[in-house]
Amino acid sequence: MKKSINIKDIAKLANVGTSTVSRVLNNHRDVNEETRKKVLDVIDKYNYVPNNSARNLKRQTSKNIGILVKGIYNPFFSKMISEIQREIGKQGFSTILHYNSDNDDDVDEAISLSKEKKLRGLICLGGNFEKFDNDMLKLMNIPIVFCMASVSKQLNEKLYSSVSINNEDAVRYGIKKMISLGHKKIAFIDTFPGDESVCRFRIKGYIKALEECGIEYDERYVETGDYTFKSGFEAMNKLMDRQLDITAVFAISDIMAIGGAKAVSKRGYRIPEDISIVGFDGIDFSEYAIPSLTTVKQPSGDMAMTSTKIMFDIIRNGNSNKHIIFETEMIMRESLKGI
Amino acid sequence: MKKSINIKDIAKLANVGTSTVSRVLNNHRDVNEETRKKVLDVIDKYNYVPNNSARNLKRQTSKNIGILVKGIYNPFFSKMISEIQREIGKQGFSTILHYNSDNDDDVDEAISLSKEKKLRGLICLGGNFEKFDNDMLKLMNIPIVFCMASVSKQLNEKLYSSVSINNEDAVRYGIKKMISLGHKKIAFIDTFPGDESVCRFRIKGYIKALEECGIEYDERYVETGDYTFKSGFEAMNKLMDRQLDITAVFAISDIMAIGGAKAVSKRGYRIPEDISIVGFDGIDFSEYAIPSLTTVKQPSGDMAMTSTKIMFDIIRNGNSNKHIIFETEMIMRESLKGI
DNA sequence: AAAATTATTGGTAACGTTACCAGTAACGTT
DNA sequence: AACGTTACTGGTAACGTTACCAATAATTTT
Repeated sequence: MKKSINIKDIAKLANVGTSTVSRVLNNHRDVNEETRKKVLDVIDKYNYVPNNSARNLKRQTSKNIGILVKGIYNPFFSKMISEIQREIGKQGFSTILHYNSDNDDDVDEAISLSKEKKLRGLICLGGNFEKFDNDMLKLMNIPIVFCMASVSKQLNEKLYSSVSINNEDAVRYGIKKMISLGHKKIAFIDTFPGDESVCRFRIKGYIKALEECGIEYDERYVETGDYTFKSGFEAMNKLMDRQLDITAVFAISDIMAIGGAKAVSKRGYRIPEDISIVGFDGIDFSEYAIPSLTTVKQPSGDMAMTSTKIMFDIIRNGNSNKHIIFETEMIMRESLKGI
Repeated sequence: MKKSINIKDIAKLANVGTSTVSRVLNNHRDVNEETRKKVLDVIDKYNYVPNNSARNLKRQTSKNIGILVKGIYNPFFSKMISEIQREIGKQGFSTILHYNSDNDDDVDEAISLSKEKKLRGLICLGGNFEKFDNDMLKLMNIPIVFCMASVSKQLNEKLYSSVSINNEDAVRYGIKKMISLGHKKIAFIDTFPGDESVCRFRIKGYIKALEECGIEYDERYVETGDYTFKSGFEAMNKLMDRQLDITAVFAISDIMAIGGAKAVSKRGYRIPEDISIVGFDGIDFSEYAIPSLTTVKQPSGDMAMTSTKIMFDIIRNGNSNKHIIFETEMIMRESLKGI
């Protein structure tokens, strides 16, 4: 790697001191307009860009924000990531993107990432971050926002921020709505066993809603998937194989709901005349599915924006941590109808 | 920001020289097993993580790979980004993610990004990078891979790599297939005017196919969209308003095809009995749409993997630039049928 | 036994930047 | 005339790491 042009070279070429060049670079006042221009000309001419490593080393800080995406791949997050990145970029910061598999070492990885990259903040998106503990948060000593993520109950709320929804209530409301439309035999496509993300609270809402309406919970009505179309398709097939006279299905993700719909349709049943289907998330696609999908919508755009806003409020204004719970909305479309 | 523990502190605590700690950190041989252990213990005890800025400054390099995503937001890319990031992570590198809007300053931004972050490589994904010129590539002096992207024809092929498909032929083949099934009045949902991405080659394939089959090209059969469900929906409505007795539609993205399908279905027409629909991209969802969508599939996973592979072959083994054109495949599903 | 080699270690000058300090010149105020 | 003040400028010591050099001790070869 050949030595690239540095601030001293620029200083020499512009016949000024390095400090002056530095002042120009950092938009300090106290530099003569003429000098500034002279320096800028040289900088421009030689395509000089300050060395970020040296800068960060000296400043003992960076302009990096980490995004840590956890757990299985979920297309739902992609859009949020791009929105978060865009906002971070707008604020003049860089985004360090890191996907984390379901391993145990996410705590170490997060700490390393934050220290190595001198992160100024960390946004943890989706899935399960239950291994994070108070000591770890203190050690990192940067604002951390958990968005749509589950964390340990031991965690001191003052040490982190969160942006979430009430998963249990959201599902409970949805199931009750279905019951109010006359459905009694409602199947449930859940997350796969072992998934410790926020989604595991959703089945609680299902069970609670049934209870509250005097319908007995029967685990034969529950199947699991891994957030893919395929798994939704397969789960639905298993449910139908059981001959339970299901009139409706609730899937904890739109993707799986659509997979399930395909299975229903493939067997020659009509949606919603024979079987109603309700999803969760409110992805764009749900509106354009045929039939359009009734779904419990998470305001993902707002949640993404709020996460970054909270982050920069802490970084810039020293605000304290916040915990925000967004409202979900059940969007009624064609795939759900009463009996 | 309080001063964090550094290599000298570790050295002192372990009763060794800084060089020895450095050697341990970098897995150099020539360090006694006992000493190594002693140092590692101290490192572990104090949660020491080397300062990346200092390291990069000294090494005059980094382990950063940039991903530059260009143009309008496309959910199709999200999956590719996560795949690329995963592979980069596996190689022990970090990912700097940068979305770029359709502004003019992408060249400057790319140069700044690469210099500031001391990028070791850059993957440009999607859209139009026609403003990149030879001087700029030489200036960056790092491997650049354009994936599914269009670049200026002036660009010296030895200075960059590319991973792409033959957009014109892919569409041409698709349209011809439709014609062979008896379709004559085939509408086309194109990219919006001004979009200079690779997609603009697709309409050429449409026109060529018509020509080769003796069907006259009529621009009333063409509408445009911006890759959203909504725009596909609206484009299809406009096309149907024109009363052209269309029997089939080809959309240059699955998302728009699905939007279009919704418009068709909403007007009470059946797919494919009344109108056939063909998409482009081969997103997961196309398989689970109802009816399932016939589409021209780009091997996006392979293309993502190949892009990173080419990149690391250059970085690690000094290989030269490559230009790879992947085959597309028309996947026949329910949404297309003969007349 | 002397010499050469090997294994292991520590010291320290960079890397490119910034922040502090000090210095100069020009000008206004007492 | 002496003194502040202002506007600007340059010199230079860090920041934390690594790579080179040199030094030592241990071992092998001659």
